[in-house]
Amino acid sequence: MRKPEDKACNNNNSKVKLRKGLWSPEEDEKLMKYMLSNGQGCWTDIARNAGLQRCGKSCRLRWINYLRPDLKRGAFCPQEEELIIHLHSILSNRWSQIAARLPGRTDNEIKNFWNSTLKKRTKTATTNSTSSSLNNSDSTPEPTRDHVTGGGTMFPATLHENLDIDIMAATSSLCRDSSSSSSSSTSMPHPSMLTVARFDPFPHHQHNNPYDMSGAHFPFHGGIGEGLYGNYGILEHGELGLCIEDNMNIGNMRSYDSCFNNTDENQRDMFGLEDNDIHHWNGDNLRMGEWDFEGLMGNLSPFPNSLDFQLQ
DNA sequence: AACTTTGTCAACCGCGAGTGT
DNA sequence: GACACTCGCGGTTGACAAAGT
Repeated sequence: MRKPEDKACNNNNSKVKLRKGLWSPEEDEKLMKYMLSNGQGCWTDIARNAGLQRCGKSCRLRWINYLRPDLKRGAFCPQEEELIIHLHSILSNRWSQIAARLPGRTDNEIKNFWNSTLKKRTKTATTNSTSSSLNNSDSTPEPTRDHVTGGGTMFPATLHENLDIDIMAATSSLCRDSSSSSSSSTSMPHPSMLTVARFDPFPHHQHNNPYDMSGAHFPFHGGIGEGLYGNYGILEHGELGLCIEDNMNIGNMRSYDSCFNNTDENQRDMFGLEDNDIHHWNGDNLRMGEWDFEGLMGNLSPFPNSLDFQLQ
């Protein structure tokens, strides 16, 4: 059973009993009208001024998850599914951050979709591929939270946790900043603005695994609101790299062993990178803590809008 | 047809962070 | 610093519908 009303929804300066539960069409209409004519503000005031016997929190939720005009309706398309899986492998349950990269979708929607559909699907895929290729433990954990062994390489368990930084958010910001000053959103951006923050939790096998993003296109193009299916290039297995803006030095980051390796010479040339910009090391000793975040943050400073980095 | 199980989704809940007084 | 308030997030719940028995 649910507990008594949330204190935030039980405004003590109001004696009116606040409604809970499903929203009626009339309530929706009131809120919609108010929001369209007055815009967003203090939700408590909105609830009151719109004549709703709801707490502000409830109004906010209703607006964000249901009434907002820019919401996309209907089922998730395969590209969205793939993107959710991909983003979840990096961001874990940071639904709001995942949602920010899926225009028109809400965190709640994505969370529900993950919990009801994708979770099982990916788990099944993991179970199948794991049982067929590995003599592993009987647990079939989610790839975001576990070490995956194979071919003698152990990949760090949880990229996002070890990084403690929202690379994807930074990516969006940087791309947004760049695109805002670029003349065309469809042209190939300068390669050095390319940002990659992905990893393949199954670096040496399981190619039909949904997490296997090998060969996937970089999902960055213009940041929030412009879709995320830009085609900036293709990486090979197990790559992890980060290149930020023209005037930023990739030397702030250290790359996973195959990133811009010799076979990627063309790619490196395209990015205008020098050998000493890139630090290689053996994947065996990979430690995310070796990323130089101070330097990165320092380099980010010219971009005031890039502060949706989340250091935690 | 009646009942049970399972899946989906809207909404609630509690918490932490931020802000103003 | 303490307090009140708001906002946003992620986990969880419960209502409902569909599928299964």
